[in-house]
Parts: sequence; structure tokens; C-alpha cells
Amino acid sequence: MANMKQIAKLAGVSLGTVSHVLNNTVKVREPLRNRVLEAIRQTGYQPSQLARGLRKDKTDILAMIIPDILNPFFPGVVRGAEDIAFANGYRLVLCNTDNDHDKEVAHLRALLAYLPSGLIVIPSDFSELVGETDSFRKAGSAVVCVDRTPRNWDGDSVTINNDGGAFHATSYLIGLGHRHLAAITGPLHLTNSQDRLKGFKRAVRKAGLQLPPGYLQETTFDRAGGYAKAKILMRMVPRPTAILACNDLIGLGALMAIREAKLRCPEDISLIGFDGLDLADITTPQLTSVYQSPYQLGATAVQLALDRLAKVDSPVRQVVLNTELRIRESVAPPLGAERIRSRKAREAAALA
Amino acid sequence: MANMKQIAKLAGVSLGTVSHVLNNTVKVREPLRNRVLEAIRQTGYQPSQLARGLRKDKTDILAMIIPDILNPFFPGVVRGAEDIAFANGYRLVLCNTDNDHDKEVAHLRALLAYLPSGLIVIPSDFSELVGETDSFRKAGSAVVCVDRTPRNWDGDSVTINNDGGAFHATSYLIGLGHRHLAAITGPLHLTNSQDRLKGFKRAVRKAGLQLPPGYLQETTFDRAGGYAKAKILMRMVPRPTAILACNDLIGLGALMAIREAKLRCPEDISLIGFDGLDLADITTPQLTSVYQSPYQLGATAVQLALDRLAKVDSPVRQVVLNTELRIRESVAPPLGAERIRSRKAREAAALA
DNA sequence: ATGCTTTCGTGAAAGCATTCAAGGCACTGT
DNA sequence: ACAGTGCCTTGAATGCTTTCACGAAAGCAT
Repeated sequence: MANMKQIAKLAGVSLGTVSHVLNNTVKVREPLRNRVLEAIRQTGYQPSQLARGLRKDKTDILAMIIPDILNPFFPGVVRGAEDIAFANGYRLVLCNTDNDHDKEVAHLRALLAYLPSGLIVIPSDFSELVGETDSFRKAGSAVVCVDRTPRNWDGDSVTINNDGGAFHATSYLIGLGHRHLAAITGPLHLTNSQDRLKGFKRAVRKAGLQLPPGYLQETTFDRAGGYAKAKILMRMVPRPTAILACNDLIGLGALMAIREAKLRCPEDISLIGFDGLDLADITTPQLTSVYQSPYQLGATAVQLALDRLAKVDSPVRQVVLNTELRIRESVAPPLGAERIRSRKAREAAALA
Repeated sequence: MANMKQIAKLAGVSLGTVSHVLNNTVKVREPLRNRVLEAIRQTGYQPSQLARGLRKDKTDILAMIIPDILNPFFPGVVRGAEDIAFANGYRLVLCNTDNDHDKEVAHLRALLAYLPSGLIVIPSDFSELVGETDSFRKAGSAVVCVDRTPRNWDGDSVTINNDGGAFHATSYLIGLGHRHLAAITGPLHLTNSQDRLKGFKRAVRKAGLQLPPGYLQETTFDRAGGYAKAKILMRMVPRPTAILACNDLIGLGALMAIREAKLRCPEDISLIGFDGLDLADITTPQLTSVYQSPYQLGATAVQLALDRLAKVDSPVRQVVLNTELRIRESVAPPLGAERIRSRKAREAAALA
């Protein structure tokens, strides 16, 4: 591969001139400029990103750290990030942490040695990122947290309205007449799990309903977790008539458990998921879910990072994206609802 | 961030010694060695990968090019690749091509400027990679093709036994008594689609069955494609009693079409998918599918790349992984099978 | 034609780690 | 005690690009 010196020689100009043509740093007059361009074309020359990065103390790399690309929620985030990155000439380095903080730190340290322009991170469980990311900031990298935030995070971030989404979904169930609502939450040390639970509780409290202790089950964000916890809920007396699953994988697991218990969804138990994954509509019944856009999450994160690179000391931005309840087939009024409603009508009539 | 010079000064040794300690290039005696290590520990020093890459003409980066991480088959491949890469101290740069050859070339060119140690690529449609990847080889990068190969590929590769998998699945259907078999294939310019079709045809031919022209439908590897083509198959006379979908997404789409046509799967139509994705078992009925391990695919690819780096001129390796028919619920004998079988029994009895 | 401003172009330095040739030291054998 | 050997250690050179200070040329006005 050719280098700049050879281009300079071929075009009969100095190194500096080639650089200026390449980067539009200084205006170079037509004749020279063309000679340089022609030499580059001829040789297929490409500047070494390594040398460039070394000199500028920064590369066109964006580091992205996620828990696990196998979780179907994350590919969307990655894709959104990669698209915006690519469109702006950045490359994405992808790292999976498996929610293992040590692995996260290992990745962070290793990535730093490449002087990436930005760091897009979905913090691992128990993540105490703040310290580690400081070195990135010092090195001039823009750091953006996505989906969840570590404790005491005061930097840029993109999350969704977890509380609102859960509140809305829960209120919807209550509006249909459900009085026995249970929730299967994700790990409660994650901010997104916490917020979804908050929204759920808020709706339940607002409706003046009870929340028996067993109606709240915490688990991991996967099908196995949802399955196990739904089994437990299924044995409760009274059995909940509706379950809010704090993500779609949990919801899918719950659906399996419901089916195995020979109960019908939605007739016996209504179920709402969270995320609105593509795969939520291939089940029978299709899963009603609180939709959020992973693509948007990733794309926004990279955009925030690029914005910060452009303007280092602009105020911190913590973007919160909206959710949307996607009503499909897994929710119905509780079996007794009709009865209750007519009784109320009778009482009302009696009073009149 | 500290640099090597500062470490050398702090430890009271020369630059070279620090380098030797860092890279184990030459044995350094304990006292010095410890002083260097201590200095590194104190400062949290990390060698600049940029400077290192510049000097060595190679980085610890592995470039990975895939069609689209949103396709649920690919995250497994990426994860397998990343795990092996990470375990060996390599980072993975991920690029999506959307099966767009221009985008692929753009990515390749850009990546080359980082002098990656390896290039793991799932070729895009119409991919004429051979030329482009030559520059990587020249630059000392190991190139490995995964899942599909471009025309005239003569380098390392990891694929699966597409022909065998399809043959086995089709034979299984035939064994159950199906005589009207249709296939919905992926894009036929992809080697994996071609091979799956070959396997299908081979089984059909071997059983002496006819293959009416309309029974072969080509489409893209997604649900929409499977849905549309299954609709067409549904209107054929005679209607096929079994369909081989050449990947699970196509299978899922076909399942939707079958359901919409008020037909039952598997009673009216048997369906086999290809890939054995996780999500194939959340449908009703669960999709019988030819399983392949995407993780293995990715992991093997990186391993091949690392092996080649270690031994540049070892013979080319083209690994072919096995598939496994995962029988679930979407397949049954055709409705008429019992009748046919008993008629044959009668005829046999008459002859006797 | 002279002098001044602007606009361009140049060459060298800087950024950091690796590697190679050369020199230093200690120890062995005689 | 000396030459020889082997193992460490050193300093300089190298890889490629960007940037900065400086100088040259060109354009303009008088």
C-alpha cells in the first residue's frame, strides 16, 4: 500500500500539501490539487488510520459495549448505532460483556488503547462505570449510556420512558377490569427494571388495588426466568388475572408456563410484554407489548456522541424516548368482568 | 495517559527494555523486569495500539462483515466470533452490508486502513469479493468466508452442509408419505440457497417424484418473502402437502400464510424450516427445522483466521459443519397417507 | 516599479512503540 | 589473569500522518 510520501513524490508536491488536499485543511490551488488527486487515484492510496490516529490522538472508531448480542433486543440497538456511525465515517467495535463487570472493565481498558472517538455503552449489571469512563473522557472520547444508566451517572444518555410505559400498560389492564395484577420484573439493580416496576406500582396504587407480596417476581431478562416465575404466579391464590412481564423474553417464558398449566391466554390470564420485539407477533396469541425502538436508541446514542465531539462542553443531554403500547392478542378483560359490571349496574339501579 | 518513555524513565531503564518486558521478546532479568512492571502498574500505562499497529503493520483488530445483524441468524455468528476473538486478545469491528455490494466494498476499503489481522466476511449478494480481499491478503490479513462463499472462492471458509441438511429434511417428509413437496428457497445467487435447493431436488428425484415448476419459489430470506410465496403455493392444484422453507424466517412467513388460508399446520400442510433459530420454538406449532449452529460458524471462522495468522502458508481449509434435523410440531404425515398405505396393503394382499 | 498584503506551499517536528545492530557485563575455562 | 561466550540492555532508526512556523509567490495599490 502506498503511503503519503509516495503520493507527494508522484504529484511533485510536499507531504503537507497532500495532507491538506486530503483533509481540506487549507485551500490548495486547482493544478496542484488535481495532481495530488490523480496520484491518489492511480495508486489507490488510502491514508493509514493508525498513523492518523496516532497523530491526532483520536481515531474514527466508536466502541460499543453491550451485554449480549444474542438477546434479541440488542441487535436493533447495534444496528441503529452502526448506521449512524457509518454514515458519519465511523467504525463500530462491538463488545459483549455478558453483564459481567470484570469483562466490561477488560473491554474498556483494551478499547481505550485505540483512542476511540466515542464509547456507547449499555452498562452491565452492578456497573460502576463512572470511574472507568473517566479515562475515556480524559482521552477526549464522548461517552454515552444507553438503555440503562449506572449508579450516579451524570453524562449523556439515551433511555426510554420505562416508568410511563409500564404505567400505561398497567392502567390499560386495570381499565379492562383486572383487579389481580402481578408483575415479573427484570433484575432490580438495573435502572430500567426499577423504573418499570415503579410505573407498575404507581398504576396499581392509583387504582387503589392491593399488591400481595408474591405478586411481584424478580428474575433475569430471559425466557427461562419468565417461565419459572410465571409458574409460581400460576399457583397463587387468588391467581392473578393479568401479568405484566417486564420484557418480551420474560413474557414469552410466561406464555409457555401458562400454556403448560392448561390455562388460556388471554381468557384466563392476560399478559403484556415489554420491548415489542419482532418475535412477539409470531406467538399464539400474539403478545401485547410496550414497544420501544431499539434502533432509535442506538442511533440516538451515536448522534449524541457525535454532537458531543463537535461541542465538548455543551450541556449534558439525557434523552428519554417514548414507548407505545402495541395491543395485540394476549390481553382480554378478566373472566369475571362481565359479572362484576352487571352487578354494579344492578346496584346502581337499586340505588336509583 | 502515560507513554513508554515515561515508564522507562520511572523504572530507570531504556525504551527497549520496557518493550521487551511488554512483549516477552527477550528475557529481562527479574530486578529490572519488576521495576518496569511496577511502573506500569503505578501509572496504569497501556501501550498505544495505534503506535504498535503502525510499527508492526498490523493491529489486533478483526473486521467482521455481515449482511444485517437484525436478521436473527447473524447475532449468533457474531457472538461466536467475538468470544474467540476476545479470548485471544482481538477486537471485533462489525459492519452491516445489507447485502449491498457497494456498501460491502466501502466497508472493506475503510477497514483496510486499520490493518486488521483478519477479515471475517459473510459475502453480500452478488459478491465479487475475490478482488477486494486480495488487498487484505497482501496486507497480511487472514480472510475467512462464512456461511456462503462468493463465486470462485479459493480461500479459507466455514459453511454448513446445506445440501445434506436439505436432503435429510426432504427425505424425512417423503418418508412420512408426502408426495407433493414444494420448496421456498432463498435468493438463488447465494451458494447456500443453491445448495439447499440441490439437496431438496436430490431427495425428490431419488424418490422418483415429480416437481411441478410452480412448486419451486425463490424469495428473500425473510418473513415477508416466505409469506408471499406460501400464499402462491397455497393456490396450486394440487396443493403441496409439505413445504421446505429454506430458512426459518421464510418458514415463519409461510406459517402465517397457512394460518391465514385457514389451513392447519401440520395436518393440512407440513412445514420444515432451516436454521433452527431460538424463535422457531415459540410458534404454534413449533417449527421443525434443520438446525445449524451460528455460534459455531462464527467461532470456527475466527479460529481459522487465527490459525492462518500463525501459519500463513498452511493449506486452505474449507470447514463444513454438520446440520441436525430438529423435529418439533410442524410436520405430520399427509392426510391421505393412511388411505394410500391401506390401499397398497390391499393391492399387496390381492397379489398374494 | 516598489512595497505591502494575502494566499499557498514547504519541510521539519511530533506522536508512540518496535526492532536491530552494537555494546556491556558477568562468568567460564584455561 | 585473559580471552571468549552468552545473555542483557541500549539508543537510534522506522512507520505514516498532521500541524506549525516560515518562506515564497502572486496580486494590488500607489
